[in-house]
Amino acid sequence: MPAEPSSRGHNRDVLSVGQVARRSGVAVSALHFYETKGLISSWRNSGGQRRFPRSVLRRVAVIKAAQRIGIPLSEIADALAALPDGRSPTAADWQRLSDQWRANLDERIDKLVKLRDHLDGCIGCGCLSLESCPLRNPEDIAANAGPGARLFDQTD
Amino acid sequence: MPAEPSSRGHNRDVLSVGQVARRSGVAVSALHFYETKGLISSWRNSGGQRRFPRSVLRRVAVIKAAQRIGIPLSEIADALAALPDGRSPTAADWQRLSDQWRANLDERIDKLVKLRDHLDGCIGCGCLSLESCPLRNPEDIAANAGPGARLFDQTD
DNA sequence: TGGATACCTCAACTTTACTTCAGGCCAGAC
DNA sequence: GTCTGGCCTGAAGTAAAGTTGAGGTATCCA
Repeated sequence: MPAEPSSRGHNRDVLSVGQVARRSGVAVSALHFYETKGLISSWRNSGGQRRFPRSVLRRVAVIKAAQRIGIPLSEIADALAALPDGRSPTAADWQRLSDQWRANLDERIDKLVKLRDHLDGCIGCGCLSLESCPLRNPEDIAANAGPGARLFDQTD
Repeated sequence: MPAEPSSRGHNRDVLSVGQVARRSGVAVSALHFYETKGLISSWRNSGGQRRFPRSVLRRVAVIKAAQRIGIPLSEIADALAALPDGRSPTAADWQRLSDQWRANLDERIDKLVKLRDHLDGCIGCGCLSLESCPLRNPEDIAANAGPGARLFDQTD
């Protein structure tokens, strides 16, 4: 077993990129990528290799959780950037993220449920071929029902 | 008002690509794209311009509905290709598609709901930093609980 | 018979989230 | 001290789902 910082003796709170990759289940290339996007950060050792604090594992875990929800990396980056600057994030900080993303998740679920409710009636029957179907013609719904009442988003 | 086949006189059941675009809310370029992917098809008039049967509108509507559900175009193409060859699709044909996609939709909703159920407990608390959290470590769940019991898909 | 649109093809560009590759430098075990 | 495997950078490739642009043709209405 070669080149493994902290495999015995060094600093157990400092991880190489490969160690982070193994422990987080995220590829090294993806970690590089996240770093270029500002989602995580590292310092370099004397040889120019990345070194991460152990806390990066939680950060990566949060990133992955957010991705499963369907949040794009750019938004995850924004959310993470809003974490406190000096101190390390507390449970309350993470909770704020969770709340934020939970709302997003609720919304997505809600949209899919509404879509489901209309799917059977709309594709199977003849209404899809006419302008009056909510499944077919989201714009009309929006136009007729005013703001806040639209069933489906164009941006969906 | 220029170049508009069937705007008066010709064949009301035959549409130009621009007419399809206006009636379906899909850009001309997207219709071209769909055609290259085999999702829709057309014949050409003497001048080489695309002509569509009116039925393409329903097809496009179904494509859009499926996309809102989250089905990739390749799968939509497969599903549409499975429609009867000679005759035009009946309500029962569309119903089969609807059933198929509804199952997919149910599954997606289910996954998101499970994710939601774990989000509060997992990001907010300390468990995310340890190997035992289902939100953090889906692989472990899969490994420990055997097939069929995993909470989250890697491919999600 | 024009002129204004609409339409044609093909290639290249866009975004998101990465992966893969080439060429070359570290780190640690023996 | 050397060798194997880890790590580095930067560029290019991938997939999905289209959009945009260039250069040229069709249609239609007056």
